[in-house]
Amino acid sequence: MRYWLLKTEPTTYSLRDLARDGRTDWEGVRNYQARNLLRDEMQVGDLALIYHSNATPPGVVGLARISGGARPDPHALRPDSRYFDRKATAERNPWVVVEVSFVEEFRKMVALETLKATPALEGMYVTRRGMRLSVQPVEPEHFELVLQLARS
DNA sequence: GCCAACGTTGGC
DNA sequence: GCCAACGTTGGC
Repeated sequence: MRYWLLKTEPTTYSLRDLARDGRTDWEGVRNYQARNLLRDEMQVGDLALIYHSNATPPGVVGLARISGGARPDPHALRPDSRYFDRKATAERNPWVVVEVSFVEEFRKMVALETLKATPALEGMYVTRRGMRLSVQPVEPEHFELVLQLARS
């Protein structure tokens, strides 16, 4: 079992939206490093911290489970989609989605500020300056500590 | 809204 | 393959 952090802008798709939908395709990842993680490293059953970026404040707001393995991202082929990729074709579509299912909303969000202020979380990608990757692996001990912070 | 950091594109 | 220009991300 591996642990992940998935970024989303709440104005686009929030954890509450996921709670309402129950599950959703995590579409629109358009970075090759993130794509490789979705496609090659994620496994059904893995847990993911859901992180609200471009929010006030930004931070981890809850938990989701990877419930479906990587499939081609249909949004890449739709000209009317915000995630359209003019170079993608049905035969050569480099982008994938995974299915993500709602697990829980933290009673208390763990703000980025808190993550940064916690010395034991220093190694987390999300706390590093300039770290823009929208799909990030999370160390088990970091994952556990974030849960503790959310429940403290 | 600003802008630093970063990834991608495309001319050469 | 280099690298300048450009577009995007995302904290502030």
